[in-house]
Amino acid sequence: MATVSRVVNNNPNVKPQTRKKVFEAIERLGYRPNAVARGLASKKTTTVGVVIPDISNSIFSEVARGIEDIANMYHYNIILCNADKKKEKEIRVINTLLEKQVDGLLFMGGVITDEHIQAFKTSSVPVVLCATADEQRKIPSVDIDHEQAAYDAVVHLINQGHRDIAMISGHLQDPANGYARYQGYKKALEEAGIPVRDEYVRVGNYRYESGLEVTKYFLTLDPKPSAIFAANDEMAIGAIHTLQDQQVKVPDDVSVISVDNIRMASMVRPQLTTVAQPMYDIGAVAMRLLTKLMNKETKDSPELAQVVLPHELIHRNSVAHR
Amino acid sequence: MATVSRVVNNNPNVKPQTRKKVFEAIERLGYRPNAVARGLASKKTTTVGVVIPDISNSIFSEVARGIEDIANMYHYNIILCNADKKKEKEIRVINTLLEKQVDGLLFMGGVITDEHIQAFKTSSVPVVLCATADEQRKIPSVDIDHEQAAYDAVVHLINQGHRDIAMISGHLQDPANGYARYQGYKKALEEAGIPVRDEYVRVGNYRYESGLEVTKYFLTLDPKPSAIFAANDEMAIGAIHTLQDQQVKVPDDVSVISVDNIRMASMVRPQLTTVAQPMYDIGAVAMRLLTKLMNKETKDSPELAQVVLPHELIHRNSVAHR
DNA sequence: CTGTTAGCGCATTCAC
DNA sequence: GTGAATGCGCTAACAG
Repeated sequence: MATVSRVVNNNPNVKPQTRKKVFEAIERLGYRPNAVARGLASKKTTTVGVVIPDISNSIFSEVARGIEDIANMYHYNIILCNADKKKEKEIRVINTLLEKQVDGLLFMGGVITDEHIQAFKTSSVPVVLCATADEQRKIPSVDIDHEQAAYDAVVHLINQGHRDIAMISGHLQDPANGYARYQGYKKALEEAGIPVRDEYVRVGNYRYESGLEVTKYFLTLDPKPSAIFAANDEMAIGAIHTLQDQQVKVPDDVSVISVDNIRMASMVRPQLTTVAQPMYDIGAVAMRLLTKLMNKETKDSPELAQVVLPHELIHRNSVAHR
Repeated sequence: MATVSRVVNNNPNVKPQTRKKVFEAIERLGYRPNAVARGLASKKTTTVGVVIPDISNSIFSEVARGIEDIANMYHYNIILCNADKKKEKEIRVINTLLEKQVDGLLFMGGVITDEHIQAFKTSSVPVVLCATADEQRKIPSVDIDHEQAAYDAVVHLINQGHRDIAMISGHLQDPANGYARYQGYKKALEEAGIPVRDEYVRVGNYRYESGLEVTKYFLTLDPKPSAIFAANDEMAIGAIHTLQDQQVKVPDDVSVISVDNIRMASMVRPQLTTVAQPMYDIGAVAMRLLTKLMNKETKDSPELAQVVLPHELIHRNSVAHR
């Protein structure tokens, strides 16, 4: 019995001949190792938990794919839980995941509250935040610099001669996609000496439809903005369509730019100029970091396990010189 | 100890007062039940395995969300594995999933070979196919009628007066999205007495780019097709863009129709007329069916557990009367 | 209603 | 290099 355990686990202390016999028996009997029993005995399940806002959202499903690919590479499986950025649900799934004895946790969500931190603390396994970070930067995370990304987008607009720049923002309570991107917008304007006007900023819910709506409102303004910065691509595409539906030419009359670079960004006409966020890489790098943490390979303090991936402005056809 | 087990499992045979004391102790000690040990003892893990071609593909991530929502409702978790429709990988993950003692298996993939059937047979837990079916219809499945969906799309084109109808197909080895949809196309033409012309059928790989390419080829034909039926939305959107880029008006000059109804279908101009496939529902219904199978609630023979969900033609703006 | 007992299928000592 | 014993943390009889 112990010998079987050894061959199944590739322990070298087995005579090749014995090993062969065991494999034959395994084959003949159709024996399949029981990973649950193994998990109980070894205290390792080779599975990691993934908390995600919504797997049907292309942004997150990209991250998930990055996670799964690397997990697979290191022979981990993932348990996937949608939590819709709802605090209650997030805390709940963190706990079930921990009960299932996952070897590590990857967390994507909305605001990271003290309750979250508390839940992570009761965990004996490492946690990595994906595409978010806690305010105190105490928990390992991998993300982009959202403020800088937004800043870069708006500066591009300014460099093209735009001054009347409206923003379709996310909720300001949302740290990464909401607040940080708004801050980047504000900073870019201020540095250029352009006053930020309240009527030029409206919050949407990241969906196409809200881009549609907010842009209708912008069109009632006087002066109309000559450029729109959307907090994400979906709303930007909504903006483009409202504009086109009202015979406003993009980018000739109004320019549109955003952040994300979802697949769809290059599948609309005009193709969307946007700041690309490397979603797949965020997932992949986060999972890789987690494997290191699980193996205690890294002696880095958590403060050092804050990786910020580069973003990149993708020039396409939705921005024109004014 | 047994009493603790009882309260944790909500067994009614516990005096309320004792129950309360146990809960207090749990709270005080920060006790967290170990689901792995529980799984070993009870032979149930309350987790199901999901093998999926590619979670970053919006079609499948929709299904996944349907699965997870219902799973969650019945207190199951899901282990997600991408298998890219590769047979080797599919067989491999089925086996790891089974090793992990999942209580059931949801399978989405490409062709179902005898090896697949064999792998399912060695499983002691129920299996449900999602958005595919085996040829012999021996395994429980939930899907739409792909041939009929394609047929309906093409008939709509014919009813609008089109006769020169080209098709951007999928691989004919792919049973559901490829072969069946091509059969539907053929059947519709034949019933209308329209010869099917080889040069009007080209296979793509379901991606936007291949819709782009194939359509360029169609435009070199004489006579040019007056309508294009694409096996999926992404290729249809590619078709629209090639058409527009070459100054061919959609739908005035050429109509475009397809199958799927991804989110993007209503986010392009003109909005895409397409046969909607209820992806979320397919996932949800499949998971629900699986719960029944896992509880042996259903005395149905496997032959009866073949659910075919309705599809629906969504009229938007990419098809015009000829 | 509660406590005792015996596994669940493995990994991991420890002997040999 | 191999086999025998112990226990991982829990559920499921069983007895009281």
